[in-house]
Amino acid sequence: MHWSDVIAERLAQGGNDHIIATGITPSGEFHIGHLREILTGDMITRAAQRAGLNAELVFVVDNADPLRKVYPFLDASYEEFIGHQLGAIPAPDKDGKPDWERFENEGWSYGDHFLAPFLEALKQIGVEPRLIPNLTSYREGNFASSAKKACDDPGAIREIIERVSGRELPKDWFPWQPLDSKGSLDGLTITGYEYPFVMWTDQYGESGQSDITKGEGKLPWRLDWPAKWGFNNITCEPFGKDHGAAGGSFATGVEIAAFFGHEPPQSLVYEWISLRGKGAMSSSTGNTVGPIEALRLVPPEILRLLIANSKPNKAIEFDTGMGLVNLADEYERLSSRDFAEELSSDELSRRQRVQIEDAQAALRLSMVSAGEQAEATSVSFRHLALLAQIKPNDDGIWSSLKESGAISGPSSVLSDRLTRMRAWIESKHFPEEMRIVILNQPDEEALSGLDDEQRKVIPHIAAEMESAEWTAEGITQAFKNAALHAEAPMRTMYRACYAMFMGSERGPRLAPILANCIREDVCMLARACSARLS
RNA sequence: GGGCCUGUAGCUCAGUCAGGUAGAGCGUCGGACUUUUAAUCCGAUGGUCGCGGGUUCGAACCCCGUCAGGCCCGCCA
Repeated sequence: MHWSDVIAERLAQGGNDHIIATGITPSGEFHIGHLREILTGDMITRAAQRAGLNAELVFVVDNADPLRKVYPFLDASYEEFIGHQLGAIPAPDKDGKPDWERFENEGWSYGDHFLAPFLEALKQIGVEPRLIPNLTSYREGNFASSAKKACDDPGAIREIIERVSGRELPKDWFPWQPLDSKGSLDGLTITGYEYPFVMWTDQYGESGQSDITKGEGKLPWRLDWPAKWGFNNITCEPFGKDHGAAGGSFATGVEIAAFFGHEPPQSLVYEWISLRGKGAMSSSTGNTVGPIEALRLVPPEILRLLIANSKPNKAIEFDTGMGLVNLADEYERLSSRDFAEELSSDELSRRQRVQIEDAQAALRLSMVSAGEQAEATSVSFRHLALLAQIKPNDDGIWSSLKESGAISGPSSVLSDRLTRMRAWIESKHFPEEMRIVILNQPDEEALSGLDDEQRKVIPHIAAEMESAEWTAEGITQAFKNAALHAEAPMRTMYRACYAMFMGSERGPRLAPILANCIREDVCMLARACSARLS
């Protein structure tokens, strides 16, 4: 059974109505790792809906969290906002400076700035969750009841956190963080509590009171999370392994939720995504691939497959090079399979059956719109990568594919894929081994690997190139002439060609590629090869 | 110190929850297609399932131990 169905089955035991939650702090640029959070939630939601449950995906935007530090992409002036809530400070402009104008006129905040492009990417990838801005939840008083319980009995909360997490809380710890006179959550001292007010003094010597029913502060993370489960009616939440460690925030959250008087959600811990060879992604080190950037290269369904086809506890190494080619070809293979037919065989072992069912579920979850049928394009990623490099314009590709009988016409899926393919080829991520390169000087090693028969053709090829009509057809004719004059079979001739022009033993059809090269360059290379052997 | 995950074919990984003859893709090698879009098709190759014990008629799978790698335990998906 697919992992999403396993969770859906568990949810079904707990009732019919479910809210699956995901949550991210918009402290910097979003990356592929965040996509796992959302997609994991999305896939659970789809599985639950398929199982007949009433399920909704929500995305809690943790914009009540404070800015922790001045990240490298921020101007030094952000120093004054450290400790301030992400939804309550201006967004950085293109120079990393606070954009006060937009903040004051439109309320465009730091959190909005980073959230917006991520939401755009989510839309492309077929995920449109209901948004719950956490700062708004505070201001509307949704945290009031939990906050009251915690402030009424700080000892009980302290006991839970200290026992479960095994760490000791400071003596002056209090389960509410007020905003100080400048709007920061840092450096305050709690001086008293009388519902609904928490009294404080800040580092500037100012003092005041914070109304816990109006969002004049926030709950510390370990309370914030379980409180949200309650008023948002969360029944299921996937989260990263960082929260899942023993004594981590989920463990304390379970008990704190009970103290608040509600059930914790069904949990699912997932592993992180790292960049191949570069370690974990992190916004602050700049070691990221953004969802937008990824979508420029990869069709959304293939990005979805990456998540759907990996069990949540499996660490994923995101590879924008060859790994992507393999993933895309895997998608092609899956979409051309007839699962119903495979499953109808009664000679399947339990294992085989499970494998087929999982592949089927993974493909289904990869669709951008739920319920859509996968469409096999019958053109592999590899093949398309070749064509895109050989043919400068798209029409040439379609007619070539039509000629070979692969397609009857360009489908929208395919032309969309081609657009991304071209972006990929131009990006730094495109793998060298896929890149078609015509040599500019003879490759000694390749030439010396030829036998006498093959060498014999080279001068003829060089000669024919000089006079060939410079089109794919003309060059093909020149090749034939060369073989004819050398009295060699075409196979031998081609072997010599690849050694001459690409330094390899085999390759893609040469004539169309050469036709797109500058004639004089090709002729010079051919003459040089010929001279090298004489 | 506490905890989690991973270890299966040259590579990437399924398979472990419900024990029942070791799987897929890629790669490699060979062949076909009588001249090739790294194509396609067919075939072959390939594993003491990290290691040691235990339970069992039977263990990759369950239990105990052990080694190795990665990670979490202020914040982070």
